[in-house]
Amino acid sequence: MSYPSLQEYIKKIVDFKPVELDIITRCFRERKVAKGEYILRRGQVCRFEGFVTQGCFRIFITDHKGTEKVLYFAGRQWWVMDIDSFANQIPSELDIQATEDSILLVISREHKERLYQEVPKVERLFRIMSQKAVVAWQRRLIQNHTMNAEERYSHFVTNYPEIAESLTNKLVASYLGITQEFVSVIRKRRSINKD
Amino acid sequence: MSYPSLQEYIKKIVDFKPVELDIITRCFRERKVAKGEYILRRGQVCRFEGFVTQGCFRIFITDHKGTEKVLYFAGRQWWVMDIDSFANQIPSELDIQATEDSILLVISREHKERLYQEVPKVERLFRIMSQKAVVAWQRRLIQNHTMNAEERYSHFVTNYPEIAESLTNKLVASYLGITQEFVSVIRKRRSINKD
DNA sequence: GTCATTATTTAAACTAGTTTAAGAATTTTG
DNA sequence: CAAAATTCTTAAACTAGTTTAAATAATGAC
Repeated sequence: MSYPSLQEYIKKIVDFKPVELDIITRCFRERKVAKGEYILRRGQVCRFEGFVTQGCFRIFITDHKGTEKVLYFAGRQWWVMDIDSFANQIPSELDIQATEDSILLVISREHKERLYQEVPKVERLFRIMSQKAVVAWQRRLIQNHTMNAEERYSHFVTNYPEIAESLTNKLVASYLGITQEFVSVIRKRRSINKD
Repeated sequence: MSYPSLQEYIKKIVDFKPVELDIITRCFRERKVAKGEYILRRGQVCRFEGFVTQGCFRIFITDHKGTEKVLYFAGRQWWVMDIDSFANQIPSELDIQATEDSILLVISREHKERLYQEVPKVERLFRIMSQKAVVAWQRRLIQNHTMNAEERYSHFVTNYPEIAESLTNKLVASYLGITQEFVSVIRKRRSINKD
């Protein structure tokens, strides 16, 4: 029960001793999540951070019209949580749902706090991880600001082919911030231009 | 030369001893930046992190059409850098320019690395700061996904009144992802509705 | 397996926001 | 303080993407 996938991921970021790696990964527990199941609902306080070892999750918000907007997908080796709710212990505005049968390694707030004290170098791990997250968000905003819908679609399917293929057009549309009908138009345009 | 504004900011996040606070702040140097001056140009590698004690900066990207898109404004007590370029030491796609006469406390990559070794608790400081940055980016994406242009405008001027007042409509437009002409339309609509 | 649900495509009418252009107001600079 | 440059406003024509609707295809549930 040492979660090799998580250990591999951590080792790439900070050079821990085997015993430290063991302490860290033992703070996580494995959770199987069926396709369609929710691991966070709007209004709840997010009490976990999750590392995806199998499958995929959608993190989305529902606007005042009732339309669901996907902020991001978390595939293998991604982290999934509402960091705003988790860090500030406030009710989440987000829902998080498995888009496939998935396996998640989860750590609770209490375990994480204890871990910071037992292995201070873990601060460095999460510092670097958070920085990577900032970079990812910054890139996403840049894409939204500098590409039109068709360019964003192309970018997504070429950069995340496995995730894109596992998703319905409706979910891809929701991530790109457009309608599923317009995704259909884009796909048609692309299939014509390929010839 | 102890930079009280920076010390106040840091103390709110992590409880350092006075001597540690001193070591930390001494790694920064003050830099005055005139309105209009650039502290980072597209193509350069970002070699600093800056803490704004006075004034304001715009962090923007130029799209393929030559239109400048503001990712965010950094006012007092904000951090300013291109974290993607700084962390990965790659050429930046961004420009950073002072929108007013400003004062910045800057730390170099080398000083920062040394600081992590001298005062390991600094990892915690930057871990928490990075998490706050992630929260800010997440909120910004949510706003872009769930609000129309007029709602985003209202949200910006009510949440950042001092920054909004110091900026031209053109810069506000660029931040909101709309044209300056449409900002004019929104402002007129709002002034009519007030009566 | 069949029925029901959900996803996809297509197309026409529509709208939020853009583009272009030109005059008025403000700011910057020498 | 006057000239030059930039910003702001207004409006008409335009367009990227939405909405509505209806038919078809695919998926899931019992």
